[in-house]
Amino acid sequence: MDIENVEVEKELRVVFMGTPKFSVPVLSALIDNYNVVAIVTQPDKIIGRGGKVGITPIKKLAMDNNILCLQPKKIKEEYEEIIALEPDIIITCAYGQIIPKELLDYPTHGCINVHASLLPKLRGGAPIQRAIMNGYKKTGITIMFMDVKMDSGAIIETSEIEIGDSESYKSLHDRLSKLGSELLIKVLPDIISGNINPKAQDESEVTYGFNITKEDEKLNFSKRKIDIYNQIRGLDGFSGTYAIYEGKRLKVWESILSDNHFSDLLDGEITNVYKNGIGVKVSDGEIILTSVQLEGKNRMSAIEFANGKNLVGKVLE
RNA sequence: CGCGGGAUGGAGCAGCUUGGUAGCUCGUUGGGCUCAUAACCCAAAGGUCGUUGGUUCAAAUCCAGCUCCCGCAA
Repeated sequence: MDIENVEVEKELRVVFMGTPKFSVPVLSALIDNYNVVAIVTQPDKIIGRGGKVGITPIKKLAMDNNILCLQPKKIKEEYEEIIALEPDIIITCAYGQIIPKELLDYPTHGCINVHASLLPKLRGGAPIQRAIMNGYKKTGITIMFMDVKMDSGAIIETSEIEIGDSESYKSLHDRLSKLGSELLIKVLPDIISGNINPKAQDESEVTYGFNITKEDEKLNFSKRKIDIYNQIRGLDGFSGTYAIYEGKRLKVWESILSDNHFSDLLDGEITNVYKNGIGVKVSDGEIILTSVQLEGKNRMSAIEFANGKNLVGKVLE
């Protein structure tokens, strides 16, 4: 790109919309390269114990850079302020609300979204977790135009990434977050100059990756070990998974697969305390829990948890 | 003032109700056994019991304040 183009991009009025940690590298890259006039993020809400108010990671970054923060409760009804900022382009990344058509239509260069999956696969709020939980071998980033339906707009650019066999949410999240910011910065000049060829999504290929619910966090030891394993690593670094131990919630953060088989035990029964963790019988064999956390306690290795307890034969629900 | 659990050698815990000798499972160190071992046996080191004050002849234990950690809910 030549000097003139750089100047044009510096003048462009960019509004960024995002909320969680995932979108922080994206905003950070935008601040470094463009004129971000405001950010839009979810309202502050009560978070943590004792009713303290928390601010979103995006708001924190914006305040550190003295950028205007808007936090509409319902953007569907409160978008006028954003239009008043006269944005030339709006970039969103994990904002958390559906943007109304009136706002989508305003910016000259459109509304661009950074999504953490290879659309049309895994539309929705938890594509990273769902990719691992579904046992996918690859996922990626999609840069796309936004449409009124969630994650349904035309695709501008994608970038694939391999998912490691034992990779957890935390690791994949960080890699995708970085990839998303890089890909966006790479394609933005073309978007602004109109040098792109967006392709509509194939509706017959659509799948969804909806937000994680309580039910998604609960372990079910009558499932196959590979599904349980994927569930655990898919939520490690996010909400975590849990089982019930003696009436208390036992979070399970990490596990490894085992080749052992047991025919005479109940699903969820503890088979053994090994050097690397606690063995639990599942429908098609055994899974070894390696990192757990009991209600009210810190996260600890399964070995530490087993210390002083006679766990073999106890059943996890 | 959202609900609740917790702080005891390096780690994880018991002991507290009914005050009076610091306990368990590990780890560490040394020794033994063994072809060998992350297994087994023996021994040792290591703790102002979160902090401040109160009650008491005596407090890990009872009472009050403070600090920090965590689960749930949102």
